[in-house]
Amino acid sequence: MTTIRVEEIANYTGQEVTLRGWVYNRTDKGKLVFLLVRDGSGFVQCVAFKGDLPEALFEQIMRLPQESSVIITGPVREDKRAPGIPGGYEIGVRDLQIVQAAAEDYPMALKEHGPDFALDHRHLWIRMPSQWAILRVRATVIAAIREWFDTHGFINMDTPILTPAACEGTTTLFETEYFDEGKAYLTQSGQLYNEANIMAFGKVYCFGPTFRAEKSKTRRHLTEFWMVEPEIAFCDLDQLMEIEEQFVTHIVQRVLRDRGPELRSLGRDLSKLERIAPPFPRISYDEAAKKLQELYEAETDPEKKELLKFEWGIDFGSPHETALTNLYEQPLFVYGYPTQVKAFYMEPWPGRPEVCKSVDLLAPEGYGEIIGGSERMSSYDLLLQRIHEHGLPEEAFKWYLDLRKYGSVPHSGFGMGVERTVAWLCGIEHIREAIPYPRTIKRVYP
RNA sequence: UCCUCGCUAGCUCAAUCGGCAGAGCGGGCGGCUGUUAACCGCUAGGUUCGAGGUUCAAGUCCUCGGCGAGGAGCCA
Repeated sequence: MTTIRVEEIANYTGQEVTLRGWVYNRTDKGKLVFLLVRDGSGFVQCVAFKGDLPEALFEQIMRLPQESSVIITGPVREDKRAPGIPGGYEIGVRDLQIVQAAAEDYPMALKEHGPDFALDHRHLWIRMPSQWAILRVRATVIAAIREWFDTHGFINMDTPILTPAACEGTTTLFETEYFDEGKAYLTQSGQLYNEANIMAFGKVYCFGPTFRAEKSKTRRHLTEFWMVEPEIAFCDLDQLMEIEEQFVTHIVQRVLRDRGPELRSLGRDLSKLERIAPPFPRISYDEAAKKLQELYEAETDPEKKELLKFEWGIDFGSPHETALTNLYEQPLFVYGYPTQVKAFYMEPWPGRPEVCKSVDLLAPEGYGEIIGGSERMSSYDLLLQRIHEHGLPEEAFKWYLDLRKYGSVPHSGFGMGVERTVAWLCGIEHIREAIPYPRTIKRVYP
C-alpha cells in the first residue's frame, strides 16, 4: 500500500492509497460522513459510506472529534465537488485507524477569531488553512532567496547574533549580560560584518533573525524578524538596483510556480504578482517629493491630507509610501534620500552632500518598504568624520574603519525583510501572520 | 511616548432613553447518502475585565486601574 501526501494526490487517481493525518472538519449526513483531512502537505476530503464499512467503525467515524489523528486507506477519486487544497480529489474510506481521538474541547472553531485569542493559540492556529498556506509561502520565499544567491556567486556568511554595539546607533537594542565583558546586544543587522566579508569573498549574504526593541505597534512591525542582507564588492547604486529587481522577480516567480494553490486559497489576485518583471520604475527622492506635493494638493479629505503633509528633508511615513506606490503596478525604487534621515555609512551623492546613495524598494498595493539598501562609504576620512558626527564610539568601529584602510573598494548592499515580503505576496493584512511565532511589543507567548 | 477604539457564554458578537442577560458558531443528544465554516430539532453553558462611585435600578453613566487592537513616530 502506498502512503501518499495530499499535494501529490493527482498522481494516484484510481489507486488504493494510505493517508496519515488529522481530521480538520467532519460533516456527517446520516449514512454518509465527510472528513476533511490535512496531512501537512494539503487538505483532502475523505468520504465514508455506512454500507461500505463495519457498523462499529462507521459509528466511530461519525463521532470522530475535530483534530483526531488518523490513518486512512482507500481509493483516490477525481471529483470536482471535493473541497481541499489543492482540491478536486477525494479518498473513499475503506479502512480508518484512529491514532488518537482528540479531546472534545479543541478551542479553534472553524471561523474568524480575534487577534488576541488567535495569537494565544498560535500553536493550534497554524493548523488552519490560511495560516498553513502563509507559512508554506514563507518557506518557499526563504528557499527562493537562498536559491538565487547561491546560484549568482554569493557566499553565505553567518554574522553574529550577539554583538558588542549598535550597527546604526539610532535604533533601540535588546540588551543582555555577557559574562565579564559587560553588555552584549541582539543584532539588528549583519551589514557591517558583511562589509568585512566581501573583502574576503567578493559577494556574500547573511540570513537570520534580527531584533529591534522599537516600540512600534503597527501591522508592519515585529520585534524579531528575519532579514536577508547581501553585500557586493565593486558595485555601485545602479548595479545594486539591477540586482534587487532580478532577485525580487525570482522570488515572485518561484512562489507563483510552487505555491499557486496556497495563494489561491488565500484569495490572492495572482495577476498582480504575475506582472512583476524588471525593470522596476526608479524615481529619485526629489521626484518623489514633487509627486507627494501634487498628491497633497489633490487630496480633498482633510484627514488624509494631513497625513500626506510633506516637506523636503523628512523621511517618508507610511501614508507617503502608500500614496507613492499606488501610482505604480511594479515595485518602486526610490533613491537618493537626504543624508540626514539615513545611516552614517552611506556614500554621499557626488556634488550633493545633502543627499546619499541610498535606495529603498517599496512593494505595490500599499505594502511599503521591503528593501533598504545603499552604496557604502569607501573613504576612511569621511567615515571617521561621520562616526564622530553621529556620536558613535570610535573604538568600537576600529575594525570597521580598517576595511577602508586595506583595499577599500566601492561596494553596496541591502536588507530585505522576509515577513514584509511574505505579507505582500500573500496579500495579508498583518505581518504577524507571516512568521510562525510572532514576537511583538506585547507578546512573547507561545 | 502620543492619538483613537474595544473588553458581555469556549469563540464571534447583540442588548433601543439606565429597566428580566441574547443569538450564531463550538459542546452534548437526535435526524438526514454529496456536504463545502452543511442543514433541521432539542439541550447545557454567564463574577458583563477589576476596584470604587451616582441611581429605586448599571453591561449601559462617572473616576481610577488592567488588558488588547488600529494608527503616528521609528523602521525591514
